[in-house]
Amino acid sequence: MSGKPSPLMRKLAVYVTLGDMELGVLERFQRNVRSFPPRHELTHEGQIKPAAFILLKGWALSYKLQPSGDRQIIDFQIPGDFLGMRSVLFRRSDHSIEALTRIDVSEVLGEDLLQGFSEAPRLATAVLWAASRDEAMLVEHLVNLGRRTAEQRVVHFLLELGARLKLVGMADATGFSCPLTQFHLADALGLSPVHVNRVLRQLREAKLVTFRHGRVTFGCDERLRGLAGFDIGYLDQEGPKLA
Amino acid sequence: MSGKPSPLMRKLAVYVTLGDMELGVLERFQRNVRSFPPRHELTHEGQIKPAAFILLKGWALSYKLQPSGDRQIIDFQIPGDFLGMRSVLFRRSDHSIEALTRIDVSEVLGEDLLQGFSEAPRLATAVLWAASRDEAMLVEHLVNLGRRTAEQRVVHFLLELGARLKLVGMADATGFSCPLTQFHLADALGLSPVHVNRVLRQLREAKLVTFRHGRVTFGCDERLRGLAGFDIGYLDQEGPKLA
DNA sequence: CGATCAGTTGAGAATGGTCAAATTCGGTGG
DNA sequence: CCACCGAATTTGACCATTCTCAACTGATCG
Repeated sequence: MSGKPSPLMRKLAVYVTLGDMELGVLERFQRNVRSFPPRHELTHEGQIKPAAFILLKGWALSYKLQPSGDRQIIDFQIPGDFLGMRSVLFRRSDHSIEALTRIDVSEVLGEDLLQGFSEAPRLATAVLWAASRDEAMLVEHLVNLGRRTAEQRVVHFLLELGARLKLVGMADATGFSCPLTQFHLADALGLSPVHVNRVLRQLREAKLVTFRHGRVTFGCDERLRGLAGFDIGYLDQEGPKLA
Repeated sequence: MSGKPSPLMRKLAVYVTLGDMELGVLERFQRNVRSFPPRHELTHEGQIKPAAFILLKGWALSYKLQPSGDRQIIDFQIPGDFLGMRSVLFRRSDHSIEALTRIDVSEVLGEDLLQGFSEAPRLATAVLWAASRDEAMLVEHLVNLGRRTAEQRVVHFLLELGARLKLVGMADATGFSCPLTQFHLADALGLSPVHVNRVLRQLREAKLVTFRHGRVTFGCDERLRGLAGFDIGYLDQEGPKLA
C-alpha cells in the first residue's frame, strides 16, 4: 500500500507476514482518524456501549479509580495498540481510558472488525495474537506488583516499555522519549510518587537508567535485565513468523 | 439434554440463553474427560504447543515463578472455567497451570472449538464473554495488588471467589468450602504467609469472615464490601441476558 | 511575575516482612 | 483407640521497605 507502514502494521508483521490484501483491510481500519487533546476521556468505567479504537499517534492510558480516590493505571498504550478491544464483547467497560498526550485514533466498529476478519482470516489471527500479548503483559504486571521490590518494578516497567516501543520504531538501543511523569509511574507500579523519585535517583546514580526531561536512557541492559528478572519471552516477539 | 447442567453451562447461561443446539455443542466439548491428581502440571510456562481444557470438577491454579523462587499465583480456577484458553492463540504458554485438588478436565482442541463456534455462533459469543470476564478479573487483581491494603486484599479476594462459586452453585450466602491454604492466599495476594495469617485472625475476631478448616464463612457482607471496595460490576453478572 | 505543576529531599511513622519457635490438625499405622 | 508424622497454622520479637507529611526547588506559561 501507500507510504510508510503504520505502527500497527509494524507490530502485526512481527507475528505474521501480511500480504497486500491484509494490508488493505488493515488500512481500512485506520482510515477514520480523529484527534483528541491530552486528558480527553475515550471510555469511562461502567460506560454502557463502549467503542474500540486503534491508537495511531500519541500515548494513552487505561486505569481504574478506587472509592478512596487512588488510581491504579492498568497500562499505557502506544501507537499500534488497540484501545478498549475487550469492551467490544463486554456489556460495559470495566475501566477508563484517556489520552495522555494529544492523540490520533481511528474508531473501529464491531461489525467492521468482523467483516474485515472474514475477508482476511490471517489478519484476524494476528489481531487476536496482539490481544493475547496484551493479556500476557497484564499477567506480567501482576507479577510485578505482587512479587517485586520497588526498584525491580521500575526497571521492569521501563524495559518492557522500551521493548514495546522498539517494535513500532519509537525506541532504539540507547532509550526512548517518554511523556510520562513520575506520578504516572507511581500509579502504574503501586508506589508513592515520592518513592518513585527516590528509586529513580538511585538508578540514575548507579548509572543503570536515567528517567529525565521526557527521555529514558538505558545504561547497562545486561545488569538491568538481571536486576528486574526481565525475560522478554512473554512478549512473544522472538519466534518465527506464522507463514 | 441429559441430567443436571454442568458448571460451564450454568455460567454461560447467565449471559446468554442457550438452546438445545448450543447445549449439544457444549456437551461435545465436555465429553473427553480425564482426571488428574493434586499437583499435576497441566501446562508449563514456556511450553510450546499448550493445550486448553475445561475444568469440570475440582480446583486448579495458574502461576508464574520468579528467578528468586517466589511464586505469583495469577488466579485459581473453579469448575466451569477454561484453562489455558489464551495459549490456543499464543505460540507458547506464558504461565504454568496445575491441579490444586484432584480434578476432572476435558481437553479442547483449537479446531474443535472453532468448528463448534461456527455451528453455534451464540455459544461463541458466550465463550468470548467468559474470556473477557476473566480478563476483567485480572485487571481487578491488578488493582488489588497495586492499591489495597493487606486486609482489603484478603476480603476482596474472598468476596470475588464467593461470587464466582455462587454462579456455579458451589457457594451460598453464608460461605463456601475452600481447599486453599494460607500459603495460596499469600502467593495470590502478594503477601507473606505470616501476614495473611494475622489478617485472617483480625477478620475472624472482628466477626467479618472466617477462613478455617477448609471453609470460608461470611459475617456481615455489607461491611465486607465496604471495607474492600468490592463492586461486583466487573464480573458482569447482573445485566439482562443477551436474547 | 505570580501561579502551577513536576520533581527533590528530609524526618518520622507504619504496614508488612523475616526468622524462629510453638501448636494444632488430618491422616496413618500399630 | 492411640502414638506419631508432616503439613498447615499460630504467635512473638525484631526489622526494613515504603508511605506520609511537609517544605523547597525549578521550569513553564499566561
